[in-house]
Amino acid sequence: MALARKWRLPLGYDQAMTAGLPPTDNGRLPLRERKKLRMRQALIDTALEVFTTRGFSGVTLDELCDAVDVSKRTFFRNFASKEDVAMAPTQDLWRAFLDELETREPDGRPLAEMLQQALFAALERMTEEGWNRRVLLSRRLAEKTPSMDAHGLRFCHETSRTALGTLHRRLHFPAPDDLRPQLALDLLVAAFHCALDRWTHRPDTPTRSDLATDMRNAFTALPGSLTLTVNPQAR
Amino acid sequence: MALARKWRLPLGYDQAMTAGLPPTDNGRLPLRERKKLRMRQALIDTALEVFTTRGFSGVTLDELCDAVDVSKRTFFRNFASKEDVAMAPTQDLWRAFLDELETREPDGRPLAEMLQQALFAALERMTEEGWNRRVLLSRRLAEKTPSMDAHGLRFCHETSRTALGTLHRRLHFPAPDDLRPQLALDLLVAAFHCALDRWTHRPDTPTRSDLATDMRNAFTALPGSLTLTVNPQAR
DNA sequence: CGCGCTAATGCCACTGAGTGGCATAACTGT
DNA sequence: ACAGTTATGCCACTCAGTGGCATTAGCGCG
Repeated sequence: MALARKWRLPLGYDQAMTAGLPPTDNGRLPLRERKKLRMRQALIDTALEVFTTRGFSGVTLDELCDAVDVSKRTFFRNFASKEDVAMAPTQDLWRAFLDELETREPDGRPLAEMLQQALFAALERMTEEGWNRRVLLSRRLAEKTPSMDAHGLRFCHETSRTALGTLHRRLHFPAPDDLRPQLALDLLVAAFHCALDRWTHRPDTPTRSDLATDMRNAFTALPGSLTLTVNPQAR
Repeated sequence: MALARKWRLPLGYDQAMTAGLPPTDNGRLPLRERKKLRMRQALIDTALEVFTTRGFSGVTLDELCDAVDVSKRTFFRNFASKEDVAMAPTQDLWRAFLDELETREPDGRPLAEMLQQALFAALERMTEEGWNRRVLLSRRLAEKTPSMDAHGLRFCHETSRTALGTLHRRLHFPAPDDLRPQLALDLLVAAFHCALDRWTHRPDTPTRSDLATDMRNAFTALPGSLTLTVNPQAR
């Protein structure tokens, strides 16, 4: 068998990839599950690596699958699309965010602030070795790859809709058709993307706390974006 | 030849589809151009019709092309993808918006307001017969079709980046890396999508001025989305 | 320790989107 | 009417994504 080199791949795959979902000690998961996680992580890491060097469209799925010794059929049981595998790191963050929303209690402060803190908390959870590196590769890739960007945007949009459902379920707003909660979520997403953009263009390999900084900056810039004026004679 | 029924299709195709781009009197365009526009419009209309009745994935491109008597090769010279043809109506609006941005002068009022007015002006330009019906079909379709939604989101994102470039070129902001202009654009897009959502779910066939109303509502809800608070004992 | 049970995997064939190349037809201006 | 340009049609091809079915591998139980 080719089992010898099957798992000899860039990073360590024994850590969790479940991000912040069930905070289970996956070291004690059934063997079958751990294998699945290893394979999933292997696919993600090799995808990021090979897409980065040869371009997203420069690599066929067959090639990727060959590199990880997985059948294409199995690939599609783990990822929805070719784009999906390369967007996994960011998706982990948003899943953690949704999870945070489930447990947080309102404290009388603005909803927008609560959402921002949930996102910070989600970021804190991304403790896997090399998570920031993966996100970085993923984002830099997405910038050059329209279809990846599109899938990423849709995922965020979908997530914000799910989050909206959670908000309505947990804290009952007086008016069920109030636009503001939805807008608050969209603003959060917009600011986050802004921050992510900046972070992605930092030199070298920025850290997770760099991202937190960029997020803080974007969040504080948010109110000013509605009031910013340009004086007519500026031209 | 099948030329007899070639253009016998749902709507009138002699009107412009150039939305708000060059405000040319396309009644006096060269014959070749008018034919192209007719074909383009025929593809859009039949696509919307047939996607609506049989579902986006229930229709192959070959079928669509057959219905309009166009080769698949030609289809792809006019549209970037299968999704693209069904998203054309909304794209016209954003192109008109970009065009508005090119000519508008700052008047000392907030940038966000200026952007909103540019979008209103763009909406005013969408005077084609049945534009609202097309947007409606397009949006209702996008709701059920993830890939369409994704392409739509990406197009908006791309447009807002282009707009950002225009802003920086025409009105020189003091700080070139100020996040606020970018955020202002993203908020505009978010509010617009919010409005479009509401509009799409109105009963019957809402009008263009209904959309303007929904947009106004979304824009005015924008500031409140940052300050909205939930009281802790609301649960 | 071995033996079914279940669920994931691999394999194969197939659909359909999207592309490149090249010959042909259709409009253009003179 | 004629030459020049430009879009179109056709053909063959790649590759993402899917369904069905046989095979394998981890799991639990005696």
